[in-house]
Amino acid sequence: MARGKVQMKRIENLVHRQVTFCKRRAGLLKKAKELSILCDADVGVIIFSNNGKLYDLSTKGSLFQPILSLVFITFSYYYSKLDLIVVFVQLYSQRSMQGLVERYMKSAKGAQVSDEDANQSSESEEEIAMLKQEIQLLQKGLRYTFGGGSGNMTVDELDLLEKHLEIWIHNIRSTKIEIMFQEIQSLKNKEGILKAANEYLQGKIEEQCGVLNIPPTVAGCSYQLTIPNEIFNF
Amino acid sequence: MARGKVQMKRIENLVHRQVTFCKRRAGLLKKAKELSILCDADVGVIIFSNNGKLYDLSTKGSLFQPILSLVFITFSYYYSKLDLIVVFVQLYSQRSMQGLVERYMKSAKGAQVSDEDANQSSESEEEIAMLKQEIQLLQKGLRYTFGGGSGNMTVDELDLLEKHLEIWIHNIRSTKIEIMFQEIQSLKNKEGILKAANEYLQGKIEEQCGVLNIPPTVAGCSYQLTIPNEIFNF
DNA sequence: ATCTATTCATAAGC
DNA sequence: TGCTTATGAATAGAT
Repeated sequence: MARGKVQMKRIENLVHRQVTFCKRRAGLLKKAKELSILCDADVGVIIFSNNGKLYDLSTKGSLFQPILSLVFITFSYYYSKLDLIVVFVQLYSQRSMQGLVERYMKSAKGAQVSDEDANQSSESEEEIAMLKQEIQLLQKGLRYTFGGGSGNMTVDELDLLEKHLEIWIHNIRSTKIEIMFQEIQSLKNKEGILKAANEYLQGKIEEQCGVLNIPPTVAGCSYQLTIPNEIFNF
Repeated sequence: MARGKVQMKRIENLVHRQVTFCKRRAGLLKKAKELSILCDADVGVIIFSNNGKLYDLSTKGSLFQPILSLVFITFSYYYSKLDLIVVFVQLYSQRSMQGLVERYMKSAKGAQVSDEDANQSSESEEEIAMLKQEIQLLQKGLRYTFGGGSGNMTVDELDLLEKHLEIWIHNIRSTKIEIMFQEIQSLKNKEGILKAANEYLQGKIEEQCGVLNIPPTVAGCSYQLTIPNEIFNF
């Protein structure tokens, strides 16, 4: 610019580069603000210096504003009085830059919900459909919302997270199924025991009838007492 | 600038404003690119025009790149063979602007996990603690990740979403509990029926014994057959 | 940080 | 929108 044209390439001299960075950074932010004011536009600028320092501008307001709050999901898996599993998922949304970025995300529609449908086939289709609808809303919410948290994750960490979650889910499911299985098994045991008792008692009756040559008074009384309303009819 | 200084306020004349917007927008993006190149910085610029059109620049690469994909969570709540509830939550992440914004979010640490602890008191503390750990990881993931989806939500929509999710969760829980309740109730019915049958049969036996003046052969046989291992002892 | 010679950006007009 | 041009702004290089 002044005193000689500038080559459009990285300035190798560190001091020059730093000085230029300061000047041009200020200039860029000023221009951004001017554009925003003059043309009534919403502008966001994010700058990371060579050594990682952040500089930014958002015409939506200054950053570091209080959290607006957002979505609060509570998953509760309650079974009997045996166990309680509570999961909180809190998603935060902030104003200003976040708002702008959210808006950006909306405009820059790139991702679609991929069709991961060919999974479960023999299940209650209606329930699934209903849930999918709900899920789309949830997805929408998740996509829209993200918190300005202290997250510090790499892609590898996310891979780990994925596996972690799968294990977690599996554990929850296993625990739940196990508990239910146990209770049901216990009831079935009771059933078996009572059936055995019935059998035994019936045997006793027949035995007595046989000994005394009395025709069975309980004719047609099967000991397979699985049909509820017949129990009081024999 | 040229031909007269410019007042730093919104240009009221629509045509003027639009023209200025075009010119200054181009200028700003050019400056951003120059800053990025000259000073080896990462720069992102997001501009929304007065009428909502998006213009952007990210020195991380061009936008609309293929989705990287990141976290895939599958919640499966399987109960017996009666019902299957499957929930997919897919979170996508994109490169470039997203990457920059993610980095921004990391730098601009503002939100913390608020302490929503004073909630459940009498529950399995250990389980809860373990889950909280997991949840923090999940939160981290959610905070970090957001998709460039076709979401189109306002804050009001988010409020709605919140309520919707609560209802949804409630429905899932209710359905699950109802199903389990039904199965258990059914087994308990069976138990009651068999008990009644036992009672009836015992009555018959005693009746026969009374008629024939035979002392009961089944001494001490209570018809309360709830203690499994005693069934084969009488 | 400040100065200043230059180049750049752009307002106005077409 | 695109081109032109006069002029104000931005800034490279030096201090």
